[in-house]
Amino acid sequence: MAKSERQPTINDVARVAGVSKKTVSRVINRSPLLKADTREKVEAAIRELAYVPNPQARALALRRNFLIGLLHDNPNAQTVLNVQEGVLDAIRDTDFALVVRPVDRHSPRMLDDIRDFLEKQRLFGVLILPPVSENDALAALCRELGCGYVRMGSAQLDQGENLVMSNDRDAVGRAVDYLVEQGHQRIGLICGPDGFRSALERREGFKAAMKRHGLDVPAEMIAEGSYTFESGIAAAERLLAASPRPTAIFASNDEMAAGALHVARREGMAVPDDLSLVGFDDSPIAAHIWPPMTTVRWPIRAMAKAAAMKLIDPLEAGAQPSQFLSDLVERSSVARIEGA
Amino acid sequence: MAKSERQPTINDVARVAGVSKKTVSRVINRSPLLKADTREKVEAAIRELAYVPNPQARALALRRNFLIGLLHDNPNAQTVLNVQEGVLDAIRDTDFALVVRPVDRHSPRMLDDIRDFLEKQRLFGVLILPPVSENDALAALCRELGCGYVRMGSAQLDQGENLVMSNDRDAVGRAVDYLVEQGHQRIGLICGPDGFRSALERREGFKAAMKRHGLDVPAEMIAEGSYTFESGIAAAERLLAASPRPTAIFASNDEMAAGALHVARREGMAVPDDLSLVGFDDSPIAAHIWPPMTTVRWPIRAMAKAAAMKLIDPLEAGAQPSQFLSDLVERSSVARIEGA
DNA sequence: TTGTACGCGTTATCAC
DNA sequence: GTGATAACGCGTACAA
Repeated sequence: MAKSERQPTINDVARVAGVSKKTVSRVINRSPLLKADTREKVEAAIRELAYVPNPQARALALRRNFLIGLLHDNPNAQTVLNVQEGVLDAIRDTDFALVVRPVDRHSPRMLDDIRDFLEKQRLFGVLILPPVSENDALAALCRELGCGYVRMGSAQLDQGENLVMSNDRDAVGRAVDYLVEQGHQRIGLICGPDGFRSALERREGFKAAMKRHGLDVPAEMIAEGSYTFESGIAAAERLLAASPRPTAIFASNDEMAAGALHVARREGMAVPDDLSLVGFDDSPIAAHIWPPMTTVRWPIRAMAKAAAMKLIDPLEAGAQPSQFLSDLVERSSVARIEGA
Repeated sequence: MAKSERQPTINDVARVAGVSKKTVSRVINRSPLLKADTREKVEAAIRELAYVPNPQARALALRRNFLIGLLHDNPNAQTVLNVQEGVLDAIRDTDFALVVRPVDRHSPRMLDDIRDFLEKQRLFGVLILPPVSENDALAALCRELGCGYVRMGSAQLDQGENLVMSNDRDAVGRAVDYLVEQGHQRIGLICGPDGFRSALERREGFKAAMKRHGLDVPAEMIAEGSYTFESGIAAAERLLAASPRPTAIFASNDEMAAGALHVARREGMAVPDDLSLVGFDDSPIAAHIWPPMTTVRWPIRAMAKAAAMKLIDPLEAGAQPSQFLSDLVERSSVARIEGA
């Protein structure tokens, strides 16, 4: 009776089923070498007692737990949440759980903090989001601590088993192609901050595509932001102060594109008639502002799912794609213009 | 030498320090009855070996782990992320970690899924966000499983130790006061979906405030949405089809307010000159659309922090406030109008 | 004030 | 195929 207070253990199951606890353990872990009727007996006992294995004890015995960590420095709320959903997609119906760990990439103690965290929690593995995923010292730390890791990024940051990447360079190229098809030639770029690999990839993708079309990218047609709405405002102000003005602006993320829209409106310019705009990310804001914004959609959730599956089952890693393609979602922030 | 492969254990520390492992355990757990030099000796050994206690073993011995869970079914990414930050604020420098668990409140299996999850992970406790926090059966489940819980909500859903609440009724009342001060009398309401406690609270707060001002709320001045941008569009269309039109609309969240803005623009109405708008949540979209939107700011991060602290240290719960006040953040979506 | 012996619930080893 | 028995690393009676 006293037993009814606590959760049933493997011993209780063994007793009820009339077998040893090792046999119960075998049933739980799906050992193939078991007689069918033994297995059924045990499973009946498990059901009867509503037995659930204790993950702490498992973790202790196996010397690894079933927690996968998400290391991120909030690139943007929707992205982080999409990643969480993707990871959940991967670990649904497994024993894994997701633990989140925001970090501060500007803190000098970041690596030490993460070291503490990893040593303490002894995670099964971690998923690292950009921009922290671009930190090679962090990847080295994971290796040193024997903690599995997968980095998400916009370029070839690591070897395949530790990486899931998008091809931002290519995606931006296609956005530029689209703008050019619509007749734009003087196109401004609001790029992301120096030090972000994604910013670099998107900027280079932009330049390469422009060059491919034989178009010029003078210095005053590039302004740097920091991926925030406010920085998008400042960058757009610089771009729109140029003469002649750009007829279109590509912003390296939607927040900054929204900032540019803000400025255009304030300056009395109509979007898209006086100024076309393309963003990047397809975050909710892109669809919810006016006019709805054309942007590049990044398959972040699928990427996160693939990354988590690589972590959980590295042997199947080959089956998981390492590169994901983005696509352009056309809305209403781009207008066709007649050649200058 | 073989030892150098594995993490040092409490036994290693004891050996190096020349004490028993119980003494080391006492040092770790800050037992007060220890001689100072013993403590120092042990601490030196800990540093020397870079010893970190194994949380799995602790969890097993203590029969509870150091994981706190976040249960949510939230359409708003920023809210969820703010909550995560708040929880992190609370558990910083503790051994706790945060595990997230999105749920689907429309799934008939939701409770079973959560039961599996809680039985499996044996969390220290869970934090439950609205709207799932309004599910009493879920709270009962937590009690049944002996899992600590704190619900976040907009009303008195539970007893103090299991609840952190905002006062939405009051907050909406103050938003209405503000609108009335600006001369508005015909004010429309876009309320949230039936079944959400927050929707109810905000709707009742609206009605009560209007009544207090002696203002009428005819049926055509209330439209229901589902907290999404698109539903805000549909609701605003209904409101704006009435005659006379409202001069102001209060929407129960920012997404729907953004939808209303969308409709106004499409109908050729200027905001705020032809139509004033007030939202709720102060999500990023409120500040990033044009015009920047006046809205009610909900101190979600502080609430989440308080909730997590209640979970971690219920004894100190009395010190943690259970009710948080929202405030109005004035931006540019409300204009003063002359009396009709 | 400190140490010994054992329990926590699981998996692994190796016999049978 | 199955079962004793020993890990896994830490906390706690209870003894010293």
